[in-house]
Amino acid sequence: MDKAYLHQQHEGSINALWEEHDAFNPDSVRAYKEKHTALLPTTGKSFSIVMPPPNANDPLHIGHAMFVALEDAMIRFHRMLGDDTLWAPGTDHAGIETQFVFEKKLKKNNQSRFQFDRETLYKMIWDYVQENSGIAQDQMKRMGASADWSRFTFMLDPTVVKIVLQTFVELHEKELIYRDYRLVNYCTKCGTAFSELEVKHVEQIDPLYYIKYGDFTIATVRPETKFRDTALAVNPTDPRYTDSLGKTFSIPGLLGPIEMKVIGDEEVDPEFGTGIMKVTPAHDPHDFELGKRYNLPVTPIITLDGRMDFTWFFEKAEKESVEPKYLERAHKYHGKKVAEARKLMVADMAEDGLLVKTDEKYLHSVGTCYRCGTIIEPLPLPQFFVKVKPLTDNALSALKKGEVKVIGAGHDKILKHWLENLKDWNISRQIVWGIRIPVWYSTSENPDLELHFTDDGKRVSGKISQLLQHYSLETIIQTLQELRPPMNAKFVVSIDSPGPDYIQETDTFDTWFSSAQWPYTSLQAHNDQDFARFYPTQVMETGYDILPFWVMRMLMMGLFKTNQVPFQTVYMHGLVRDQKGQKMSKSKGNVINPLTVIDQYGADALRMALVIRSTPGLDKSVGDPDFRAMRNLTNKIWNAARFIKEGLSRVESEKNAATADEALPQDEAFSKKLTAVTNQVTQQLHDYKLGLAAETLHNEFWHWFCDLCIEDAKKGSLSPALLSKGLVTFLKLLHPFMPYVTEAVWQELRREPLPWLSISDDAECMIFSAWPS
RNA sequence: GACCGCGUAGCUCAGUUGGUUAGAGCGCCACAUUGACAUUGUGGAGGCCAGGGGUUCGAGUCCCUUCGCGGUCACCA
Repeated sequence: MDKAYLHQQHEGSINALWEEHDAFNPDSVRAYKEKHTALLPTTGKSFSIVMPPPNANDPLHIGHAMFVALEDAMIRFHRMLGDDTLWAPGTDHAGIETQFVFEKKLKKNNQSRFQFDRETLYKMIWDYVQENSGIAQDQMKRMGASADWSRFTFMLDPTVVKIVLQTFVELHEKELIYRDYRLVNYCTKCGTAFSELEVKHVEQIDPLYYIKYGDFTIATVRPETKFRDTALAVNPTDPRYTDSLGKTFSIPGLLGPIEMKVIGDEEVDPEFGTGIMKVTPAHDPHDFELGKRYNLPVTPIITLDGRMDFTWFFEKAEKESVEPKYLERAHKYHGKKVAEARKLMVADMAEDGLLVKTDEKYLHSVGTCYRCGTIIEPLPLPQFFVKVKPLTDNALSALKKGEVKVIGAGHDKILKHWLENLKDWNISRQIVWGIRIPVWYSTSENPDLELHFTDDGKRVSGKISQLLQHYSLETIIQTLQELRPPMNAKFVVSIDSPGPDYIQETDTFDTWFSSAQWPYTSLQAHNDQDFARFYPTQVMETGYDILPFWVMRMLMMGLFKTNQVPFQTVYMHGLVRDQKGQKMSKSKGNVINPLTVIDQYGADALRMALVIRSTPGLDKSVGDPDFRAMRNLTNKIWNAARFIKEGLSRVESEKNAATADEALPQDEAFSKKLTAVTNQVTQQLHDYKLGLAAETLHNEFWHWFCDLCIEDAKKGSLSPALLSKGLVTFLKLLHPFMPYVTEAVWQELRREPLPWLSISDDAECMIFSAWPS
């Protein structure tokens, strides 16, 4: 054996060894056990984890290393216990993330997504993802992830997609899907709507404008929407406005007077601003609700690309006479971005004497896109929603009954809080990279269907009834970009086209709609047995940051579709932080690349550093000193084995005394303690206390086994047979955490078995050897 | 405003249903070492476990409270 453990020389060949034995595949392990029944235990239980699928096109970061280290430790432990063990790997298509990255790439080549029809664009992204898809898998393999790669699943595999579509159909049949014209959280940069969860609220200071509305003064941060105000609202108890309540006023504005009624609503805060507010249902969620309550029209003035739209005014100007000044202004604002238009309008209002005052230091919070940081525009769009109440009720009752247990500081309470307060889920996304919603519109029944398609690389837009006069439906479908079906459009929910007259919805599902189904889709993607054999899974292990996005929704969808919880235990790990406890970020330059660490210190050192003393639900700091310390542990393990294999025999022959049969003074205490450590670590692993188990092992191995027991054996007060047995026990206990060095030592020991220790009664590879009892 | 965490050695953190003398890594000091390992060993310094109160034979651990730090959600014309 080498004087030191050199990870570079072992990790590759050990991966090859495991691959040769197909050791990660439960079917192969089962077959091996059938051949060696005398050697290996079988519990008859199954243990499965479905891997949180990384984005197919992303290189792995330290967070992935964390989940690999934890999940692989659980998997290896249960495999050695004799459970029928599966770790099912896969990758996610990551809808918006991927399309966003791809569009950036297009932009570099001076191209835009609008030059392509959706099918072409989809195919381009597909090919791009394929190029990168092997990377994540290779990197996880280098971390020692013992996932069954033969069961690798991609979110857009046909079997997965089919189940996801069927789920939508079933939800619709049970009346849990509805299409509604609502204000959605729209990012004008990403070009799609988002769910509530993807909106990040940030505090910022904006000017609050006090504007003259006839005899009233209102306060607003969004003067640009004032042209489409439909009413004024006050608190009905506010004495200042009781006389005006219910009356209609003609309010002079930048484009002439608007008729507005004063309505009373309890929700208006008399303390805020002037106690009177303008109601703009098309561009404010609160106003939208008010509008619904008082039957006010929804009249948008901002387009999907975040620009002012005065078409309505120009149409009006054609019908009735409008002062040239107003028309000029409308033309000035038209097509301008919101922020720019706001400036122009404020200037004009000041000129007209409509601006009373400006509070420049108004602090409020605005919704921004979690993805790109752009301010979210609340825009009215018809979208598909999932009615969540029945689903969250089921999830809550499963939690209450203890069918799912959440491990991780306080996160069980956070999950409960989410489930109790969840709003209906907008699952429509205006992107092509995803699963297309299985909804069909008849072109004859919906003549007003608006759509965009490409004709020779140019974007053509219009209503279907008009477009069909110049193009065939087939051409339109083939080169379709997007559909904008009006709210009253009739539609059919169906996986396949209901007839030749139909055109499919172009919106795709929210990525999380398919991820939410991952446990039962990925287990049905490869054969007919896995689902019965491995579902529900035992553990869902993932970062706490995606608890509401993913874990909660898996629970909801799993219960809906399978009437069972998708997993019994949720283990939530924390963020990986740097040595100083700071968040890692590219701008700080403190990002740790797991592969660099593997190159330098080995996969075992990386894994152990991440797991040791980690606590579920809390963040973990790691840095170079930690990796070095754990690399030293790999070397310690190697050298303990080297001494027992090569040095102890020399000590023995020099002494020429104690035989293997003779009991020595320390033997009894040694055996007792070894059993105690084994039991302790086993229990800690059963209790999902992985950080503690790793720490126990580190301390007992180094400071008891090496520092005391090996020295005892040198002195001749502990028998070599027992010491060797202790080594094997520790190797096995350590294997889930440090698979490479333990397997490497195991192979060394098997090469020329020690005279006083028979390991021929054990497996060829440590990975499926029996857990010590 | 609501909820959830955290506060333990110089630093980063463990501490299991409450139970001897509170631990680890890194760092620091002294010494050792040709034979498992310098990626080492031995010894050591360093803690009113954030403050206060309570329950208990016994509290870092449970309860109340104050302070400090972090996170999440909600509202905002």
